[in-house]
Amino acid sequence: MEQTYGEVNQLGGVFVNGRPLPNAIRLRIVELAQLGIRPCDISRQLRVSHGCVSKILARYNETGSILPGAIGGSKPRVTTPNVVKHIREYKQSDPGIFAWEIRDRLLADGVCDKYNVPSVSSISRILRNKIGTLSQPSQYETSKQAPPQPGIPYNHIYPYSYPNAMSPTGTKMGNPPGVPVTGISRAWPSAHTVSNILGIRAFMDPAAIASAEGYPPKMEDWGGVNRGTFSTAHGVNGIDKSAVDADIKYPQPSSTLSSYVPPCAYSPSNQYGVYSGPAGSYVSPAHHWQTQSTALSHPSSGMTMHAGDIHSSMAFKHAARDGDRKPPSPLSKHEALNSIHGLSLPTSSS
DNA sequence: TCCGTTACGGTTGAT
DNA sequence: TAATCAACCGTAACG
Repeated sequence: MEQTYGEVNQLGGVFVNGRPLPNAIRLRIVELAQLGIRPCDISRQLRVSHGCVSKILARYNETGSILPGAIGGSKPRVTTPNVVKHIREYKQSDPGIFAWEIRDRLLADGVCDKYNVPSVSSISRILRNKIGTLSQPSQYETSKQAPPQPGIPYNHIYPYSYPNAMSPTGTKMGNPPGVPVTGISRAWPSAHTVSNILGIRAFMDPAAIASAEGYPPKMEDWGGVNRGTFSTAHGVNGIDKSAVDADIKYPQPSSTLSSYVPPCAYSPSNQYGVYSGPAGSYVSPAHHWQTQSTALSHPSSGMTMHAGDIHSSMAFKHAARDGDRKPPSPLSKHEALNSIHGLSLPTSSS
């Protein structure tokens, strides 16, 4: 199988179509922005399209997360066993009931809420496929255990269930803008608050996340961080496959990014966008970015990021533009980022 | 020149 | 097991 990894955009940067940018680059975009670098400069510097920079920054501003959303998967099912059971009951008590009436009753009875009530067509399908034939107990009741509670929120079903408590930054947690949070936790997969992501727990104890949060590690998240815990550059997951394949992924052309996204960053095991090795490993030791790298170490993780890999490029031009630049983002976020990372962002804008 | 928005072609993962 | 679907992605182009 031919291995082709990445395309080159107009700026000369390498990207993998359909896949998120590496977290390190996303992080860098946010950090540069917080240092007051203009998006257009960030775009040029990192060789990422400005639309992408804009999107990432917008997402960050909105959610506090630098991470991409959860890719793939399906919406949680709304036709839970409990819902089916209720539909059956409605139908049995009133064989002439219409699907839309059932839908209304599901809402009225609190079996569902407006976010997870099945569509009329779904109800019709249920009536046809699961109930039409009868009055015998459905497969659900007999074969499945612990049916969800009435009015169950999505995240009870959705594998990425994510307690609100995990949103220390007050992020939206996936609630669509403008959609009121009506008591239910409609948490879409978003482990993406900066504190969670960059941090704090996931960094050190994926097991804790998995067990306590019911949040299975996903490649979309800081898989490399979690899994590898920045322990080794190549032996991620004990598989050296990364070392085998990775060198083809995201090959940055010779440029300032060439070392920033080294081959090993994209091991098959952790997919694109996730850095498997020590944070510092995504910067070539010899790379000029890694200049005076003050180590950016994450507290208690033992993880060390080289400030240089994140910040040395700052020197590129912002010093000269301090005057006419938009004011940096609120300090609070900057501070948050710092504290989250355990990073000390060099404020040396000189 | 900058930047927000969006069409597009792509990947991913649950069903 | 393969197909389908709906989520997401980043780029490129437009205004």
